[in-house]
Amino acid sequence: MFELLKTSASSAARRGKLTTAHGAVQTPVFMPVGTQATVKSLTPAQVEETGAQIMLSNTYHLNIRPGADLIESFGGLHGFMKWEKPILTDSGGFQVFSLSKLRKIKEDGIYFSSHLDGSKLFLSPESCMEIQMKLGSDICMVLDECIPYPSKKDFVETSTDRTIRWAKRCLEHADKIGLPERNRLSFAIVQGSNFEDVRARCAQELSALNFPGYAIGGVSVGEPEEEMLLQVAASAPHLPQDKPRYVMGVGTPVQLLKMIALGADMFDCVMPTRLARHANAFTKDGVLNLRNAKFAADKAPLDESLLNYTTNFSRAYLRHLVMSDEMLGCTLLSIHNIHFFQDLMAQARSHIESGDFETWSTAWISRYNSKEA
RNA sequence: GGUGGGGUAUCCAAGUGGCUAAAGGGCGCGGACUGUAAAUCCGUUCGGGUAACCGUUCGCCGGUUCGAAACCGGCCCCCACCA
Repeated sequence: MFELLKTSASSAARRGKLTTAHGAVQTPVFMPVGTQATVKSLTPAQVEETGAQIMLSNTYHLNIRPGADLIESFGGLHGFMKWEKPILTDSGGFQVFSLSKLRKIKEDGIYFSSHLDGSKLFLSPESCMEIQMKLGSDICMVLDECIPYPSKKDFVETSTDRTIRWAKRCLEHADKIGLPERNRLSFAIVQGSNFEDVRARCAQELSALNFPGYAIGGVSVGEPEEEMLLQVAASAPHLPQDKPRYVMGVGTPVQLLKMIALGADMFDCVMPTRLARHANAFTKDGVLNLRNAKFAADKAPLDESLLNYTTNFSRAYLRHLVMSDEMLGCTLLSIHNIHFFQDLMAQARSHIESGDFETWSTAWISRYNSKEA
């Protein structure tokens, strides 16, 4: 269930609390991504230390390997990976986009050939919910079709209608297999590409189905940032005020703040962890590429105002780890980057509560964009 | 001392007469990354110039040739085996 604690007066920003079977999540929230039942390079304890309240995992990948039945036999993902906080699982709808050459879509579902060995995997709205139940997911995403940008409008309409039909089937099947009784939440996903009218209609039709939560999908698929924000703005107002809104797969720190102002509550993105493995560190003054020679003898920590385990180390040492391809570099930078996102969300929550979110956010963005650390 | 192999740019390495400032890698330098087929991918890497182009390179010295990293002679060095 979702509780709206405070709504901003000068924007659509909201402060809320989402309760799941594994505890409460304070929103706005950023969820680190652990596709393969691991936030890459981090132990669950390290993920927790960053302030993460909930993490993401993936139906398609885990069903292919090691398999949903196996994970279920370990007590679901929580027991398998030893993470006791909430878990949200993506449905595999994003793999429609990212593995587009390896799948076929039909009305009954998605036919994948495994990217690992070519073996067949059929994901229907129903099987998708069953797999997520076996995974023990606290928040199960409906099976959707994440389409590329740009797409032609008639295709977008056709695809979005199918996504809506599938959402309905997911919800019915969730009821049938008993997800709600176990306090497992199902979220529907708004599609519609870059067509505001399709977005609005999709959001309205899904809202009528009374899901426990809603997501805005099909963004960050290569469109310009302005378009992304426009589509979030075109979707969010048509979703129920008293349900959480999750923008899938985003974003940069600035995008998160702008989307919070548009009424978004939840986000996930591989950006902090992927950029960490690629030697980039987030700071209040922008992103640092630690491979740059200018950090070779830099004694400063990444961000002196952000205190976490990584703060103990100099930029020079972190650069050395990165240049030497040492695993610890991935770990330390991942700790830092996720903590940076968590800290940003904590500040956002606090400023929504105190009523000055918009002015704080504007100043924060301006500093982030203006300088180079 | 003998026999065989070898010395190519910052490193490894291809190249045996012109299409070679010289393939490929690596290192370095820079960039990208958004519900993770990603500890990945892309660019760049002799000096000068925006460029056309100019200058200097393939152990060293000399020679053959219109033309050489490549052919010939001498020298220096490295490796393996044999004495």
